[in-house]
Amino acid sequence: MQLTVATEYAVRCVLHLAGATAGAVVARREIAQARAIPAPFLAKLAQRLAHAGLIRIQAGARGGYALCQPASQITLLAVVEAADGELVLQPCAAKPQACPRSPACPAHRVWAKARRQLRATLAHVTFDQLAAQEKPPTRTRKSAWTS
Amino acid sequence: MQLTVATEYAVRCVLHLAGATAGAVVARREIAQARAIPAPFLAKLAQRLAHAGLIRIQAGARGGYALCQPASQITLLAVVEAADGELVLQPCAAKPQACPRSPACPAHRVWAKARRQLRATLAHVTFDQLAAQEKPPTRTRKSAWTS
DNA sequence: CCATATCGGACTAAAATGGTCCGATATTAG
DNA sequence: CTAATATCGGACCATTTTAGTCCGATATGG
Ligand code: FES
Ligand code: FES
Repeated sequence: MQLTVATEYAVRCVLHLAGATAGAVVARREIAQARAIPAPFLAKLAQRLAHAGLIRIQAGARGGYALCQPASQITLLAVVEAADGELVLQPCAAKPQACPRSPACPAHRVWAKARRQLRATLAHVTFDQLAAQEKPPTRTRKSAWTS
Repeated sequence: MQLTVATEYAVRCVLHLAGATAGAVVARREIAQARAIPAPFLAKLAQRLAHAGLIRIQAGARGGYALCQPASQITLLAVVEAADGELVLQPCAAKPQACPRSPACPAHRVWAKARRQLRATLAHVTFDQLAAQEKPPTRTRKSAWTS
């Protein structure tokens, strides 16, 4: 339940789908190649995303992945938590029984606040925004992107 | 370099010292017992804190640990990073060479922002504040602390 | 000098992470 | 229908990290 490379892979995957024609099915291999993700690992990851209702998986010939919702509806937080589980940055905050001190510990509320803040930040970013930041290279050709 | 139980142990340890008479040396065993930290593990942890200049370690008979600075000068961030290394929540953000995509990846700036925010939140909390939140039980006896 | 108590580093166990493999199943082309 | 394609879904494995222990060396107080 931490931000790992799996998280980043998931983000890249959804980002790729967000950049494709809406609702189009993209082959796993294509995504893996374009985004530098180990293909078998992407398969596992995709299942988590599908289970969370973010993407649709089409099996069989000409199969692949597609978004279930418009990119503007998918938040970064949703993808992160689909990939790595609920985002919690302190074991103490995760399972209350592991920490009978919580009520007494003044640090507890700080962890909670930090977590809320972090999740809010990620929740405010949607994939249409991210995709838009990625598009320019195709539209504005040869602008000042070289450093 | 993540928030783990070691982080929490470190916080509790410094918190205990902050609650003691300023500059007093407290035995490791006492801290371990009072704060429910495995004593040998605290020893290892204390070395990290000492290395970071947060606490002073007194060896020999009647030895133990003491703060190097007034509690008001010690931030939660300092303790966290002393215990677990620099706080970074994305491997991608940690080592640039591991992620040649960083400049192109729109997620990158979000990770960076989230990290700044998180560190700022922790940096604004000092141990005199935390200690103050913990004191009441001794002063206000038998108030509404029972649920 | 001796008892006490930490140093500091080697060591181990368990969990999480990153990744692979493969039989089963679904879909499409022909 | 059948063959080819491509994912499912879960078992499996290697590496790294985490949590924790142990112990000889060293420092200090009495
Ligand atoms: S003891 Fe659980 S948050 Fe401090
Ligand atoms: S690829 Fe490194 S932050 Fe996205």
